Amino acid sequence: MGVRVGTLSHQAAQELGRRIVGGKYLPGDALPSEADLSAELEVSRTVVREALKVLAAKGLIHSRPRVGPMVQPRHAWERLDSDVLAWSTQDDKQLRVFLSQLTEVRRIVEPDAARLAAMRATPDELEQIAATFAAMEETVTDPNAFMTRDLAFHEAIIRASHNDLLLGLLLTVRKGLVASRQVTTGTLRQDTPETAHAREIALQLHRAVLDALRERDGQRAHEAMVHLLSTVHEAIGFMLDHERSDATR
Amino acid sequence: MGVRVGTLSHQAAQELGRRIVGGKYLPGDALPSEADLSAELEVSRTVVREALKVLAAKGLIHSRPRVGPMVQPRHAWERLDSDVLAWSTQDDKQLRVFLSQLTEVRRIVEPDAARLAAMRATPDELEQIAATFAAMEETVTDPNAFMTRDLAFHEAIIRASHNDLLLGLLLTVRKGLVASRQVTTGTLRQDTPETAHAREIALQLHRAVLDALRERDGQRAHEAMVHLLSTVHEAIGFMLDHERSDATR
DNA sequence: TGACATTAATTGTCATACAATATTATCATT
DNA sequence: AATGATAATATTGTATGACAATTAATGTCA
Repeated sequence: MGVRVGTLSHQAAQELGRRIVGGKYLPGDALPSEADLSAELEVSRTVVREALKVLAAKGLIHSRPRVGPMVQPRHAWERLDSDVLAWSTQDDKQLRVFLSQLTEVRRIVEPDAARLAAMRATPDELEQIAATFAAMEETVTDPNAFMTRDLAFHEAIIRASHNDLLLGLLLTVRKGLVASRQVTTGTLRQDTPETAHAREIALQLHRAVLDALRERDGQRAHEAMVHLLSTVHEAIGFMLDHERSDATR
Repeated sequence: MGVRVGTLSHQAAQELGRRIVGGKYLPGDALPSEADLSAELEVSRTVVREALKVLAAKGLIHSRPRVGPMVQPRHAWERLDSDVLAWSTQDDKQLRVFLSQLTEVRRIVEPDAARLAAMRATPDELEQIAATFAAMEETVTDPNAFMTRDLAFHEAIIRASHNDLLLGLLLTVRKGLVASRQVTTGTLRQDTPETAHAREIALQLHRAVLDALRERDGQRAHEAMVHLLSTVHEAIGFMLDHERSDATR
């Protein structure tokens, strides 16, 4: 166990949040009372209450007098909250399922986002996108930096689609990702000749998207993005077992 | 002003949350100290702290000793949190922009979700979808009930797509919607011969989706859903001015 | 049996005190 | 005068104790 950091109420919220999302307390169950939790976690009731308030804010629990803190049904959870997302991808298997579903969503959303961006991007935003692409070109030798700027490129496009919901989806998912990364820290991928080559390819595909956007050609931007995502999907060598994620009812 | 309900800390969180999202405190600003808020809102510091904890949980603020509670930059906000979503759609204009963007997202996401559902739905889930369709048929005369079951139909399909991210997106957005509804209460639409007819049409279009799913024809399910959403989009007579939502930087 | 009052467990709120933390001001040193 | 250490100070973080408000469970009476 690593050294715990942050305030006590933060630690308590993390601990209890993980327990709930991890299934140690099931929906419909009552958590121990504030007094009992206070005893168990060896913190004051004040701290326990503030932790529970955080969990309630994320829809995980609801406290009522006399009955105590109850785990809410899953449909009440703020599933896209970055903490909930991170707690949902604690072990390796869950994380891989999440990543798999994430790429699926990206392949659904981003091509259309690119189409919208082609129609709606302001000159300023176009320049922004071009700038992030230039940044990618510069760091083609550094895998980590490249990944970061890759993400920035896609974010800039979604931003230019002028749809806050899409943007929100990206931002939350990204936050959940880095949060779960911090758990799985061990940098994931190492650089090989193949991955280096893959980045060169990726660069060309990104350029195609950028060019289409510049010419305000929505259809071509859409196609280029489809192409890009499919290629990246394969190129990364997504060795997921593609196991079915049993639906959460 | 309606009669305020719920616990004091809940009320305080709502009040402060609305202030922040509404722009009364800007990102980078410091809120009044806990002591000052306690005085202003006329509640104990305990209550203020628990309210602030809720806002911190949603990424709106961050408190540090000696400096106080600071409004976080917007990219740190949990924009898809149902409360944040509701606070973001307080006035009519914001709500209409949100609804417009929501239909846009639906038209992007749901056709592909239908395609996935055609491939992945379990027999049980197919039955579920059929059941919600039957429920729609029964309540074709009641606008409100129809709308509810319409939503259930789409939710069942997304569920059957076996992608938790898509499901999460739908669920959060729906929660935000009902939450903002409670503000804008005044049932939105009234029944006219036209809208009644529109429901008949909608029924047929839904049936087409269902049939395609039953035959596991992903392509047709996709097309049927596109058709459905476009028609609904027009039929509802979406009289939005289609005003540009200025990008939130 | 069923309506109604009582009890008891638990959360909700308040007040107070002090510890921990981080900013700001002060002061000594060069 | 610039710099770095040090102290003062404002604010949040935590603990404790008390009581009010809420509500599930229980018991009582018609």
